[in-house]
Amino acid sequence: MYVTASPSINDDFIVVRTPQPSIAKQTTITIKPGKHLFLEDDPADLIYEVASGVLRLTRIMEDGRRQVIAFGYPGDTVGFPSNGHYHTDCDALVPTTLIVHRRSDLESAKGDPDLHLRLLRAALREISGMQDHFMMLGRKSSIEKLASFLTVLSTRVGEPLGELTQIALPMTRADIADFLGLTTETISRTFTQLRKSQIIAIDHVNTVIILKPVALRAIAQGDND
Amino acid sequence: MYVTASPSINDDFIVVRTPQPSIAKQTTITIKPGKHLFLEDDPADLIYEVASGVLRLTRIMEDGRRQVIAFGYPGDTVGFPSNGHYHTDCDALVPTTLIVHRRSDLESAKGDPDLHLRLLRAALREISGMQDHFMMLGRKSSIEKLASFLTVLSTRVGEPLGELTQIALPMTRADIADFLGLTTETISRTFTQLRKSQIIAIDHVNTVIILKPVALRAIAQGDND
DNA sequence: CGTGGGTTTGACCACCATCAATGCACGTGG
DNA sequence: CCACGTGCATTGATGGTGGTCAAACCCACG
Repeated sequence: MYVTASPSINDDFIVVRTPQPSIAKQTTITIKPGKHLFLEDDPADLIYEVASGVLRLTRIMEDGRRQVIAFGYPGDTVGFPSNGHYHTDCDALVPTTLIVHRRSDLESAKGDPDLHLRLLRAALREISGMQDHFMMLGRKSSIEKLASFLTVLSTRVGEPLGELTQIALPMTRADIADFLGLTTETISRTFTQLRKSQIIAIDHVNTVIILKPVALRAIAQGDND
Repeated sequence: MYVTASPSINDDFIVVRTPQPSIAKQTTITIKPGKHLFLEDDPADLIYEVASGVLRLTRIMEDGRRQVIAFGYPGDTVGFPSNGHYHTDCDALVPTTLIVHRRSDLESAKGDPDLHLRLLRAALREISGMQDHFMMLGRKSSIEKLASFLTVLSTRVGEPLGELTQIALPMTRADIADFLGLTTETISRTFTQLRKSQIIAIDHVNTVIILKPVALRAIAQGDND
């Protein structure tokens, strides 16, 4: 069953029109885990800003090989159109709340100029962020990839835990593997390796504590031994 | 020696102000092979549209590992800023002519709205194009990568040669390797493999003729044997 | 308890990297 | 015009990293 991306009332979306005191009213939707926000080649009329939760942007080849393009965390904007269409699938990993913008808010300067600029900046940030990802996919070893991944997550969404930093991982090992261009087995082995060398601790499967952030960062950049 | 990216008269750039009949005047520069247009972390005040020639966008790690982010062909736009800075190096592979735009042409809607929209669309196309590259880097075998690369080049810049299509490769094997996340040796071997299976012919080292476009496309998508 | 999805671990192997030698084209100077 | 040097490409031999296949494990569910 395909899910429409329109912010209409159905099983998958909860639509809320939040009246803003001064400015225009803002539309937000909430999407459940596993539900799709949009699919590749869907006509792209809406752009979404993550308010809370985590999204997963993916592309799939005919034979099933999958690449996770990005994880959408609060503050990220997803759904930038090209030729009027989305070019990835997008679904939620956890209950996720999104601020809905119209494509015209980005493409036309007629409306709210502040919003227009904000969306444009988000697009440019997107381009910039993808470049790091390129380096990771193309030129880093498995341990460098995972260390990079954890380092980025740590600064973006790490929660302080005493002196240390804790990271929640709402995605599966397979998701991380498809993000880094590896397999779940390699991800698992590499986690074990980092754990055994006391650089991280794995509390629950989905909760990592960074014990040696400096060492992790060093590995991420290739300062190996 | 670092090269300024400002369109001023020096050894590296030839500045031409082309008076446009009806609209505003357009500034173009010409840059020689090997010369840098900008470097990573340079303040980004200008955005460039390739009119002719080929650019190379790269990122380099401290230890020298390199990732070619993109090749800039005519019609491509390069130099999208993030936080006011470039985030790749950029140099020319062949003599290249560029149309110069100001960053404000993209970021502000005050000026020429057509130009503004055109640059915005270019940025969105950029995001879209990078997604294919992700799939290539993360999830494809060496032969699939090279076949994908040649297929894209074929449709973008292939020149008809009788019934067939010919592709000029202004970049070295090392450039292709760093674009695809492989080594020069693997690129060379894979070229040989494609040549021996009669899918391509290599006229000069830098000139490839596509003999079986369908087969090449099939390999690119993983329809192997 | 029992089932099942995700994770971990192990054994083995393939693909691609690495190291090294050779080939080839081109430019320069004798 | 040839000898040489240089940079890039090709080819070969070998090894390591990460993939594949398979089994065990661990919880969170019912």
